[in-house]
Amino acid sequence: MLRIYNTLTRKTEEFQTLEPNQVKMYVCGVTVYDDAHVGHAMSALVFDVIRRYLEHRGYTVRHVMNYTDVDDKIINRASQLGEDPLTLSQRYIGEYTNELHSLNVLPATSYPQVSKTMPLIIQFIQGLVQKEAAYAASNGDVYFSITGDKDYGKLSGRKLEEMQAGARIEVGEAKDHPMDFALWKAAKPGEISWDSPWGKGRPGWHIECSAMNLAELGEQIDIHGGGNDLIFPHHENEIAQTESYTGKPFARYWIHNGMLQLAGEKMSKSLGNIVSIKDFLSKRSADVMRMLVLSGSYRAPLVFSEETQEAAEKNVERLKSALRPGSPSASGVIPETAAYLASAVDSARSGFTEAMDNDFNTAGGLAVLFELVKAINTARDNGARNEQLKSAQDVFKELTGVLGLTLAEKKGSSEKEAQVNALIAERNEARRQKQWTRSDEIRDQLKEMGVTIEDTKDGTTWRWG
RNA sequence: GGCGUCGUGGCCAAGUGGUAAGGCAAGGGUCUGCAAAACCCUGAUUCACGGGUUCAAAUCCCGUCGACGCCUCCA
Repeated sequence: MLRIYNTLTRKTEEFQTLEPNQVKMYVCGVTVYDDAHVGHAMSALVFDVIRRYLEHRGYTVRHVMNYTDVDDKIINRASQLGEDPLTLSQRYIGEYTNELHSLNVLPATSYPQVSKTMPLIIQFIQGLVQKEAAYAASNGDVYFSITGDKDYGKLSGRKLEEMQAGARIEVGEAKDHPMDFALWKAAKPGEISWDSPWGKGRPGWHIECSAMNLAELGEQIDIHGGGNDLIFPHHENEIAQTESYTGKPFARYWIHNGMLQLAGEKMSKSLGNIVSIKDFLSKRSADVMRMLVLSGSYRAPLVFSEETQEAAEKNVERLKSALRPGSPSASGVIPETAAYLASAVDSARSGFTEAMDNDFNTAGGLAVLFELVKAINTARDNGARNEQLKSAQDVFKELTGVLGLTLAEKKGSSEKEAQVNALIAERNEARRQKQWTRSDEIRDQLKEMGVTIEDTKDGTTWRWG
């Protein structure tokens, strides 16, 4: 039985879908105006693992991830660069798409964009105005009226009277209540805009997700996700809009990932402490990024430091060790060892599911997999042949695959590989003649090339890294 | 100030009532010409601190201290 922590109820609840075996999941994507950073990667990876696990559990998942391609920051950036805002955002969408692919994130079912949802957004706002949940102000903006929404604040646990928003009203705004938020913003001169019943303008930030949700998944969905910095005001406002519009409960489960932290602080563009996905992937593998995320609870802050990255890299190497083949000269294992391995496989399978069923406890699932690594390696050390390892390795690959790990070996060019093989041949000749100094020289040379070698009784093996 | 999450060995981290998973790092050992890898062994009498409930608490309750997030754009 899968249980999920629901931000809305602050409880871990049994997961029940609206329709049998179908999951409708909407995850807030990014605002595309700059390079995405590893914090964005964390969020994408968290929901990728959730999606993979749901599919592993037999659900069909419709996974929608939106792009915010119309927004103040995009407009500012574009005007700085003298570029069309939608051209700019489209370029970053292309880059982010590639980065997600590099991170082995499964493609979503669809990727709606604000700029392509305009008629529905306007229709949505009109509906809210008709229901008197929203009002057009004198300045051409349209605001959502918070006071008419009796359960406003239920997601973030806030009460209207506790929110000190009075000081935040900017000059020029024409709100009835300080906490009212914009559904439609009147265009400033020269700004990109769309025609609407309230004049030229563009949508506010929150309405887009309500509208795209409705367009892609319907009035009610199973899972709505995003970073926990979106709980208020973004998701709170989404609930307010959608439920006012449809009159039905919106999302059954609200799932929020914790923030990635650099030196004890949240990584964010406004703080300027950014490590971009691009930078990360130029130094370390996608598996390492994923391992960092899998190592802890998705809801907790993620410590992103040299030390944790190094440990994650070692963890990935350790997992890979389970996939190494048995020795060609292996004699085979005794029945007791074979039975031990078989039971290790069984407990890995059940332990993995048990951990993951508990609110996607990936750290617990990983611990189970490390136990399986040990069992496989022990069997190999005790003389298991490839066919004796295979079924255990197959299960191991299946489960690491559910977490989205590739465990792929690094690759070099074929000419480099030829060079490496030549050096190893030379070294083995030196070793045969017990010329240890020469042989160690060659090993050092290979190390500098990024090659690690291992001498076994069946010969010398090597790998990049 | 308000709302929320959290504080577990050197580091990361699971466990949320039944007597502390796992990984990294460290030390010792097996193997090896030496390494590397793998394997074996060693480590929290204790879970921020102080009270309380219970036969039993890292886990529940109260208080204190501390960290982080949100309350303004944010994954």
